[in-house]
Amino acid sequence: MSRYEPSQTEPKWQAAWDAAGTFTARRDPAKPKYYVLEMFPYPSGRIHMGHVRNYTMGDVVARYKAASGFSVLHPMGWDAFGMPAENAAMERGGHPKDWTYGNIADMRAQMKPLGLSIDWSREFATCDPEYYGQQQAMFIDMMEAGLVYRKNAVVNWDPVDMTVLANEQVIDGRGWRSGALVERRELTQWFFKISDYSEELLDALDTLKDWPEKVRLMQANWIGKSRGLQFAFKTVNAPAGFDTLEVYTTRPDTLMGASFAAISADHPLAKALESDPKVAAFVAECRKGGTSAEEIETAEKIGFDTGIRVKHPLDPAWELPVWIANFILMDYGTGAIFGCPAHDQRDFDFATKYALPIKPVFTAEGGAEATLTEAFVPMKSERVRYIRAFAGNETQTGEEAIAAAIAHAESHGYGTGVTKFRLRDWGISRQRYWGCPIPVVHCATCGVVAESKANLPVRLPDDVTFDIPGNPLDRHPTWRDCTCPKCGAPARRETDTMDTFVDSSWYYARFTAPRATTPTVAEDAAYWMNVDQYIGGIEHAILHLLYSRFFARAMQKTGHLPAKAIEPFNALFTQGMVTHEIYKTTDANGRPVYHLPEDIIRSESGATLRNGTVVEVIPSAKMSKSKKNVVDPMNIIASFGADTARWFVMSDSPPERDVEWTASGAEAAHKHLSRVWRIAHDLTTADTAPNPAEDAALAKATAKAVDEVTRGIEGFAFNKAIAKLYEFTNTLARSGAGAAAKRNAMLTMAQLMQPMTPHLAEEVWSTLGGAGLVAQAPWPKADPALLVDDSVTLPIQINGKRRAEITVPADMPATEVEKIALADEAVIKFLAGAPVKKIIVVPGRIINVVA
RNA sequence: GCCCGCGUGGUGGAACGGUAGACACAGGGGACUUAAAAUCCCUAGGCCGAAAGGCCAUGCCGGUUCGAAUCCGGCCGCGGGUACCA
Repeated sequence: MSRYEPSQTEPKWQAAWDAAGTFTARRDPAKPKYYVLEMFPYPSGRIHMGHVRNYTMGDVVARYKAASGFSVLHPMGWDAFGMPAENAAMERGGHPKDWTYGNIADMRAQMKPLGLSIDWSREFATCDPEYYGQQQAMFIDMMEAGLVYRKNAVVNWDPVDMTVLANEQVIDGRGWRSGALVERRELTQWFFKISDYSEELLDALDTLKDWPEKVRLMQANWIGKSRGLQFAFKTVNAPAGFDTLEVYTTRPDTLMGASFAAISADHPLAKALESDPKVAAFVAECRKGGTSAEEIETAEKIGFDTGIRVKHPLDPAWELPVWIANFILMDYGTGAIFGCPAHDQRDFDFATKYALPIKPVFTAEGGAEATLTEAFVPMKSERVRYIRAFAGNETQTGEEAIAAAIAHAESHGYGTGVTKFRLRDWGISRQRYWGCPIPVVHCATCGVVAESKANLPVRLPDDVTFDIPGNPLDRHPTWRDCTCPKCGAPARRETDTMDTFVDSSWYYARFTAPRATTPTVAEDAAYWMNVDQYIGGIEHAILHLLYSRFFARAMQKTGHLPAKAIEPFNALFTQGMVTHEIYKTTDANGRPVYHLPEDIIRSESGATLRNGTVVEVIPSAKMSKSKKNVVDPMNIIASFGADTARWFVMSDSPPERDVEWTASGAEAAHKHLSRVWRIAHDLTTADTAPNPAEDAALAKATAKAVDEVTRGIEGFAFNKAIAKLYEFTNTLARSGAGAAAKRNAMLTMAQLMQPMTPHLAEEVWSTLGGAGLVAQAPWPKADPALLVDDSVTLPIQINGKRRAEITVPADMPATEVEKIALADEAVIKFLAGAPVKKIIVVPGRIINVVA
């Protein structure tokens, strides 16, 4: 063979790795462990370039760590429950189970050719009863630990599909599938008490040093801690049972600027007033429309004066009207507020619309009271002058005033300081079939009872149909029938299944003992946890990662994880997308038409279709089927090999940024790998005699390549590691060193390329007589002596502008360097006799002469 | 609105406060070849210049510094997150 032919070599090396059990993770007490994990995929059936990039990154880390002497765990599984399987069943028949396992088989077959160093013996899917059964066991443990409860919650209900919709599934107030107007319904739902951990989940973010700052910030905002005052207004003219109205405020210092109280349309008081048809109509108006961001944003503030009044806590003679307002949320604070229009823009808008008083409480530090045209909302840390103060100094910061106001309320007994969190409990009930059944039974005498663990897993029934809407579990003739684990009487099963985020909240722990008959095994979890490096998309910055952090805590509380795993992911890396141009034309009706990359002819002047139609090229968009800009990894592997795909997605762009897929870039990657192969191949027969000077120079270049590639990988700068490998290839190709020295350099090259292009590395390694598999060879070390240069070239600046350079021995003292610099011809010329005021010598870096 | 992040050649991107543009793509020129492909070599930020060389350049304006793409302040633009959160 005299050409680089990945289609032949790649399967060969994959078989060799399998035969040698190279990637089987083993608990080895003699070695440090390293657990690298990429977010597992949803089995859609096709891998895409994003998967290739994600898994290649993890693979580079895994292979590098294995070579560096770690016992590596690098597993793969499938996030296999969820709606698409049911949708497929509804659209084209078949069973979600068959669809899912078929897709898994397809995707596994597409992933294996990538040559990832995955321990496939640990593979599982979350829809395996062996997995979700253990999840049910943990659910029961969590019930016992007080982390699970039921309550009524308002949900988006699709009356046609007869299902609950997530907020994202409601589009313009309609169900995304059925197009039916979504209703808001109250259902009894299961919840995890994640709010028990609000404070801890927030505080512990500070310990996650190797997480992106951005993700920690997003989580902190999501948890949303606030400190404020909760107090009760005494009411006037309110219905029975509503003698007081509890409100919460983060700005108690503005109490003297109150001009109204407002309650949510879902507030119990509003419901109590609904017998009045005008109230009922207004409340119905408020409930209309979805909960989506755009709708809320564009909704106008509307209110309804209930006629009820409340007494100001600091002045019983002062009464405020109580309004029902559409911008008050029931599930934050108490669902009721007092409005201070002068210092809150929403209140200001509301007060302006309904002609309510606007009284400033404070002004800018040197300012005077004036009529406001908008709310005055300075930073809480800013000092302001209080003109309607009741606590603290006249001039103080907002923070000081808030603390003083809380202290005042507490000492006078009309309110208490309260810390609230935005984070709400995690509602996990889904009225769907393809999810983990909640292992609970409803008994007429015992009530809601956890299923006996001996009866786990509660399996999904196979004989279900999707020809009619609703939850197949609800209408199954026998599945719901069971006996109460407590009293033995006939009972009915819970038919809700769990949110699929539950499945992905502990899979990382399951990988440490994937076949165990308990959720985890103490010794395995103790050895393998935590995940040392977690890699995935930024889109999971909040929910998945927060739920996983909660689950690690819940699993610790229920004895399934050791204390050290309380934060399950030591380091997190969020990689960018793979993007591609979009090719667009417009049809006769002005609608956009998109074209596949393979149908496009690129030329200097632009792009056209085969028939010559000019195509608009939209650069760098996320790959999506509808835009037809998807590049199928399988086509790339078929034409260039897996190593080319791997090499390309790792080169050029920093891993955290998006990478633009270009055909020319892919070809260039392939050309380079061919070149490396050819150089290695030519070296097998080369017999150039040693050349001491050139051999030494090559050894130095090799050491530098080792150093820089190692640092590139360690620092997640794979693009820089690859740039160095390009450079090293150029150096090697042009080197005048002897054949033996070049072969040595090429063996090191194989080792350095192994994490990125493992098949080619093996081919080069074996061609040049490397021992065993390069995948099992220890990572090369750079001789520190070779990293130091004997002489250095120093640029000379005159007044900060580069004017000359000199080459001096690296260890020359600064005073000597100064002398040589000042004696330099160009320096003398540029100084033109001007006296030297100062000279700065940065050893090994630069000389700056100030004249 | 608020909170992050980012603005560097035709393009993707390099650059502990120290030679801006590594490496790659696209481009230009050449060698080899009957020809093409492949390969190899050279060139390549802009402007002026025959050249030597000079001047200008990291979104814009200012500041700190011997020295700023990098640090600070202000502006402009782009991207992401997020919200009637009281």
